[in-house]
Amino acid sequence: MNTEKPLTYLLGQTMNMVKLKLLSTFKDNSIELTLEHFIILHYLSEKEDLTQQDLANHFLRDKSIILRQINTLIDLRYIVRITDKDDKRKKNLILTKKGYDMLVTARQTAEKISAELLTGVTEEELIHFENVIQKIQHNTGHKNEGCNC
Amino acid sequence: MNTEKPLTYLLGQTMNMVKLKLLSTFKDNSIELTLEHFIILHYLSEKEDLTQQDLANHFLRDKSIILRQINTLIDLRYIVRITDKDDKRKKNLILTKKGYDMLVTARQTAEKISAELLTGVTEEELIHFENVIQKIQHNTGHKNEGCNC
DNA sequence: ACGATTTAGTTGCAAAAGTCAACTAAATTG
DNA sequence: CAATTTAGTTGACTTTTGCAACTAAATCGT
Repeated sequence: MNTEKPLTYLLGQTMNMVKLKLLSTFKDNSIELTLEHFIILHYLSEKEDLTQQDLANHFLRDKSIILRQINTLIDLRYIVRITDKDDKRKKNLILTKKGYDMLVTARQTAEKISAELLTGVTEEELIHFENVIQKIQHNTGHKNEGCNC
Repeated sequence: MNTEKPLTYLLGQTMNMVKLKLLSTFKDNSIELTLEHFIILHYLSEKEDLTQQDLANHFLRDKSIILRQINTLIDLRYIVRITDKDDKRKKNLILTKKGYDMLVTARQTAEKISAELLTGVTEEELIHFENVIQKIQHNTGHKNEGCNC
């Protein structure tokens, strides 16, 4: 299995272009979210009672980074942090209505951009693409928490 | 064309995992290169007489960021910066022997990791994958300088 | 020809992101 | 119940990034 360009080259370059595109569209639509904030909100909307440690594991980031990002999302009133009733060390992160509304708006924009960037890509190709992405993620050896299997 | 997860989510997450994997392997093999430095060296090895502005355009980064990255690569004696003989504003960036040797070593590691991360991916899937990546890059609207067409 | 504009590179400054170790409080282990 | 582990927090520090201003060289328009 050999690519003419390093995998990091392909992924990094593409990611960067997609990110720039999305952030500029966010700006055009007055959506004041960084990409990381958007992704955190998205993840929080999918799972209940996530803790900061959960996010740190999932996104492979230091927990102090997650903490500070959560802090700014709390300042924006997009989420709240409440102590877990069973384990008082843990803090559950809960999406607020305001946060959800912002997420919906941002997600609409993101989906529009996604669709735009995937024009010319057939359904079959997309399935292959996502399949490869998933295999790569699996091969990194980090346990996939999203599989629920 | 619709993904259940935002495109940025798929790409960003994967990129992050691949990056962590590659950087830790670099460290294990005493390769003192950031991902950006590796990618810049790789690009410089492919084209002659590139300027900093060329790199800034290609990687869609601010030219001051490129300048600083180039500065550290020069400090490491991996590249040299010489004034263009025709246009004294421009500086051509030239890979040194030392830089090339480092690139070869890093590239070997990167290829090993790429192969590892692509285990289980068929040749056909990989072709589809690269095809989709290319279409995405094309759809961002940034002119592709690599096409030479 | 020459003043105005553009381009490539550089610098400084401030904001953001990431690193790392230390610390508190709660839970778990043996 | 003492020792260890876990979740979260804080502080200090470095790196990275983004933006605007600036210099020098080239180009453009008349």
